[in-house]
Amino acid sequence: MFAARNIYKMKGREFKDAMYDGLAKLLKALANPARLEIIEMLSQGEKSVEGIVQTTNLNFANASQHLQVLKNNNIVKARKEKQYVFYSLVNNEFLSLYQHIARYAVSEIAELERIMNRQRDDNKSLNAVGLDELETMINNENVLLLDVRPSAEYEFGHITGAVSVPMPDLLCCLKDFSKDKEIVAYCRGPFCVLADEAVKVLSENGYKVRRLDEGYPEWKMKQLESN
Amino acid sequence: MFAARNIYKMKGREFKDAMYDGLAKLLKALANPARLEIIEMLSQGEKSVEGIVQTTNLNFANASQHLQVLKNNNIVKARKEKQYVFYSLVNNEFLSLYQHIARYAVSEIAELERIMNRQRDDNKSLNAVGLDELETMINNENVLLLDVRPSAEYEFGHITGAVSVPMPDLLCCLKDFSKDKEIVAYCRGPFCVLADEAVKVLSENGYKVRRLDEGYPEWKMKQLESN
DNA sequence: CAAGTATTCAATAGATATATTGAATACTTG
DNA sequence: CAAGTATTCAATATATCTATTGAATACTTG
Repeated sequence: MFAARNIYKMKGREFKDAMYDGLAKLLKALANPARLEIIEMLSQGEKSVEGIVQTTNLNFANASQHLQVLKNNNIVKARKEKQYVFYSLVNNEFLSLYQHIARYAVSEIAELERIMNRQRDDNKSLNAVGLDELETMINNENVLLLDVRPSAEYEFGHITGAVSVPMPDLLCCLKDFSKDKEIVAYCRGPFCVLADEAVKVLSENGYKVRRLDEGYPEWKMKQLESN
Repeated sequence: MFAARNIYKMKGREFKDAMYDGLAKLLKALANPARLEIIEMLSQGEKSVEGIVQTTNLNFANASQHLQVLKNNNIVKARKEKQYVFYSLVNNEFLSLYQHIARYAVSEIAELERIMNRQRDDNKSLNAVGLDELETMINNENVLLLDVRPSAEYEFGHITGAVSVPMPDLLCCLKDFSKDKEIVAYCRGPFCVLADEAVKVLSENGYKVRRLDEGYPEWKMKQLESN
């Protein structure tokens, strides 16, 4: 047991064991698909347990348990307001680490690369826009930037200049966007399919549209780092 | 099962599940203390299974099994020469990710921070030198830099200007180092205790000595990034 | 090709992680 | 304070992970 190593003086082997045990404990907390999805959701802004349940496949008890694991490993923090408990990521250092892991996995694990390419292909969003390219397009003022996440997430933070058009709205009542400007749709991140769906619908309706490779959290961290 | 999702077209939920499963699979491969120690050893340069066994607590069968797990997850690669199998990390992108994880854990997990401080305190090496500070000291030419790892690791790569004094040598026959220059000892990284032991011995013998906060792999990555 | 060495395989028991279920708690509002 | 709602707890069966053991394989060298 980890805490049992808390004795006065440690020999070298005990020190190493304690450090590697602690590191492994953190990684174990991350090494679960449901918890990874929760992390991605919380990187959009704080959410109640119900908020997590609505945007994932999890039921209440299950979501709550996974959130406890994340909390016990200092990955998320909880805030109580009225009868609700709002969870959020502890800090941006963690978000930066999570994004590094995701970026590595997508670019270095062939299996994941292949799955991602097929997803993008099926949704006509293979030709995704990178964050750097987006910046250039914004500076040239020839882009209409759509945030297709739920409006609550948009309100927690969004890319400067983006317009909020949640997917249900986009599907029910296709607005008349200008066909002059190129449209770029973005959502929660590379694993989020909302932007893929938006690209599919819009391109089938004759718009010139691409998705952003990444999502709002990646844009946010990039802004922070360039300061 | 991960591979079973390999069907022609995926709905959004299936895509997300496949991506998070794949990400979790990678993290599970990392989430084990023995494998983390192996990774740290391999970040010093390639090693045979026997090399791993000698520098860890593992027996052959166990080390071999963990190495298979790492290989199946594209974390290490194997090269066969004569009767030996030499393992090494796949690439520097992975090493960079590993170091990010370790750095995060040490600075953001209170428990690990505490254990590390006690270790450094016990070995009189609390006042460690950072990589930036070391660079300044080297430029001012007022430092004797000791690499206290086994000489094989020194030969795979070492900090420019460092002298190889493996721990056994240092312990058996304390050389007459100049007492004018400050000594800085370094080893495999922040979880390695060799430099701590070196600091302890040397400072008890009247030398002005500190350890490097990090190790050779961290120095190497920093060099790569500044290009 | 026989002997020796390095590594891997296969089987297994014990430990740990996970989803599910139903109940308990805590808080708010009328 | 009663009723309703959000969240957590506790128990459990199943699945997965891990260390250990003894044997098998693969390669080299004499």
